Amino acid sequence: MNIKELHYFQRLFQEISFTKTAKFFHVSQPTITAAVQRLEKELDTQLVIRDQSHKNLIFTDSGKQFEKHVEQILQEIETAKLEITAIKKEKVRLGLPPIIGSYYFPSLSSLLVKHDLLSRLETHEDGSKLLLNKLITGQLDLALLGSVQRIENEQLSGHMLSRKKFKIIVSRTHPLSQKRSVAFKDLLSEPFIQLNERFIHSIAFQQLSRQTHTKPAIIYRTNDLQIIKGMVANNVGISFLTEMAILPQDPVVALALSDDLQPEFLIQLVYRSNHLLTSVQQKIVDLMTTNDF
Amino acid sequence: MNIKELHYFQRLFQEISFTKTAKFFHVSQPTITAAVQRLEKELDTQLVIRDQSHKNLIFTDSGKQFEKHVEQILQEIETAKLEITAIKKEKVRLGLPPIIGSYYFPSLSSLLVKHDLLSRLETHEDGSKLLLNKLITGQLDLALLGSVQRIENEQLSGHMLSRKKFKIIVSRTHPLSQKRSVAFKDLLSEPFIQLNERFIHSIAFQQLSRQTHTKPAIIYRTNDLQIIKGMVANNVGISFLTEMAILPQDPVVALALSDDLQPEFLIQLVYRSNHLLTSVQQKIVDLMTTNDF
DNA sequence: CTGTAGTCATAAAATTTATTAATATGAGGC
DNA sequence: GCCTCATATTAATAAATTTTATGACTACAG
Repeated sequence: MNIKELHYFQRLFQEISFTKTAKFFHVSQPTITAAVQRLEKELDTQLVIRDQSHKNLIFTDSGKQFEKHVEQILQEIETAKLEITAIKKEKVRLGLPPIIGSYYFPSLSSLLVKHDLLSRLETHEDGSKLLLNKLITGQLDLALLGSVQRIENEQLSGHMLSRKKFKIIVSRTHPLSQKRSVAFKDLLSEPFIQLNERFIHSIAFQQLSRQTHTKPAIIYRTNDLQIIKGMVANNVGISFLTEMAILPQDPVVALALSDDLQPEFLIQLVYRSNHLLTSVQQKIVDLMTTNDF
Repeated sequence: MNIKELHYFQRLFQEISFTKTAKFFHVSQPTITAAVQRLEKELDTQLVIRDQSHKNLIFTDSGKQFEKHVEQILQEIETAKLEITAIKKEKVRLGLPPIIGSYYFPSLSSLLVKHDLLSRLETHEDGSKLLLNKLITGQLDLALLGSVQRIENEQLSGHMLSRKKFKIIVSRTHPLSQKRSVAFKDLLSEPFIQLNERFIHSIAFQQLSRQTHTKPAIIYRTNDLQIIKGMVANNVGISFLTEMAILPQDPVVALALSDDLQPEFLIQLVYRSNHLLTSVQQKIVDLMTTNDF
């Protein structure tokens, strides 16, 4: 069994045509026939039923099942190649969602500079979902992920780096701005300006809504924090953000939530469980997990 | 890249010797040298540092990382072969832990007989942990698993079939036998006879202990239900079992637990997510999930 | 009904790739 | 300096893959 045969087979599964598969790989048609026959011989089973009153190939149960595995195997090879390329370049590919990139990573980066590691880093900003996918497919070595729940995935290992609170943001002239804290259920009649669904803020918000049986109106959604802060400052509405994303110079007031069970913004350092950390990667992981910032 | 090379490489990683690896596969030593060189050329990286003041081979970071992937790939191929063998034999390999095999499966099997499916089944009795492992490595197609928590695993799909209660078992002459139900914390001074750690009963028991801050003494552990029932009948102690495992003819009395939050014995039908169900397997799954017994 | 185009299988030849036997290199031990 | 052990190199050979040429079968148009 060799990888080329697996590629042929996978393509055949998609094309349902020996001829087209052969054309795709710029080889002759009997090459595909022979390759599939070799696979069938090695696995001692029929994978494809040919001709059947002509016009359509049919894959047997074995063939369909085998294709699933082939996909997995080729994916694994792809992952291996990507990782090796990164090792050769001596670059560590770190994934970051935008908020962590803007508000958490900077303090971390000064630490990295001190240890001459920042130059080794290649940061990739993306949404959390995509980052997870890229980790699993070997497109990233490490990722800093924000989530409401601890990441539990057989394929991934994680370290908890930090837990941030969610806060309610109001303008300086808003009646609530005089208070220190507020209960979520008291915000029922407030119009909210929120980060959109791609941010875990919306999950945390939903969770609070459910818990407190309170569903405040969300009058506007955006993925731009500056817009949210601007709208809040102008009393268009109030918002719900991680404390991390609020800077002292922002023209808004942050109130703590007084609810008992409140969601937290968890920042975790994550990598594939069967990713072997190179010495540089290990240094970065150590630095992140042993320091507090 | 072909599979043989990957086998050679994996063995080299274990043996740390080209010569020994060659002997293992009954090939000449240059065969291994050449195979590794081909891999290095294809991946365009050095995998092994040879000779280094002689005596020891060293694998580079790329080499170590690659070996992890090779392991995964070869595992996947093994899984594929096992599954295809099972498909050819037209047998469905169903895993069962002992209690489910003895007390749940029989009622299911009469249903299977009715649809002429029992003959297609090949049951494998084993502990839950081993069953999970066998599912993932393709040694089983389906498994009925008992657990306290829903199975959450990226690689597995599951259907909840049944939820059974845990009960307290006492002899017919025991003072408690007059009661209908009992709170766990009132059992503090009772000596328990328990199934051993391989059964989820011990997890459920621990959970109840923790919840109620009550730690009754366990005076004997065994994996044999008959022994437990016998000892309970003779007033050696009381026990904690799923209702499922208690038959009307057993010389014991089963009491419900009156606690609010009590663990349940969940019976789930589980299979690998990327396992394609054959038509027979699909029939069995449908039968199990649409009937109640 | 016949001719044509399309699909896949087979066989033999051509080509590429993998393996071997023989030998070289290089280090450590004596 | 010589022997041993481990891996690399090389040329020859064996094995595998691919190609070319061809045949069988079917669908479809005329």
